[in-house]
Amino acid sequence: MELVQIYECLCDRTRLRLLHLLTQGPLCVCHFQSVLREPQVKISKHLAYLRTRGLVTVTRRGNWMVYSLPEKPSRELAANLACLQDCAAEEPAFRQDLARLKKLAPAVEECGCAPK
Amino acid sequence: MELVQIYECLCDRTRLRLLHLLTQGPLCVCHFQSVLREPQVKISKHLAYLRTRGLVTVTRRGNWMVYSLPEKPSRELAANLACLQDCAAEEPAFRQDLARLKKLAPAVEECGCAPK
DNA sequence: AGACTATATTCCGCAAGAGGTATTTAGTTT
DNA sequence: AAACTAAATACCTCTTGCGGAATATAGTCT
Repeated sequence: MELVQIYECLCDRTRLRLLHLLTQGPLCVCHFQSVLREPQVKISKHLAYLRTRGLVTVTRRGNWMVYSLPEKPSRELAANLACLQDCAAEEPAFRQDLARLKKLAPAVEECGCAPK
Repeated sequence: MELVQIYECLCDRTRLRLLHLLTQGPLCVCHFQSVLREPQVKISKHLAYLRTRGLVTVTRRGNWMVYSLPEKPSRELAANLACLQDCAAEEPAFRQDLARLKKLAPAVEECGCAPK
């Protein structure tokens, strides 16, 4: 994958938030919805964008689609995700997302999307 | 500056090349032209894009406009430039740019744009 | 002042992407 | 099978950005 394609994926706020959350572990669309508080279609489309470019992977679990970062990300992707995680720690919006994700943790476990 | 705005600047191949070269030190437009081998208008417009967003600074030296990275880049910018430099080392196109820049080094010194 | 040089800007057409509404798909439950 | 659910896709409109041709600007040199 070319470096510029990674940056194309990172240059939208919603996608940044999605990827940032994924650094914490796999998540399904419904959880992105609760954390980002954005409409389903918006989230789905950005996940599709990331998926077609190989930045995330999906597996279906019943009705739920569980998104993850690739098992073996390229060096470039890994470096940039680390950088994102580092920088996000300083921007309130990202920290808020993380906080919401933590509060959601129990629900994530119960959800049909969670591996048993 | 918001993180996403940095990525907006990084999501174009020409701008990536420009910024990558600037990590080596200040340069004027004519040098970008010789290294990138792209038309002047294209380079100027991308530099303007970066300038208006604060990723580069300019000073005029006679007829030449000398571009640099900011003296005190934000933490986010610094981190991403470091990451870019690291990743670029693996992509041939960027390495070629660096090679061309080195061959150009004498010309850079002689050029009217160089500080005396 | 006039010619020249390096660079910036304007204007154009075009393509990509973002967001929304409506609809579809795929799986589950009863 | 019918109803239901989570998520994806299609279609639309609007905006942004890219690239190129032509032109403008600002400084230098004679």
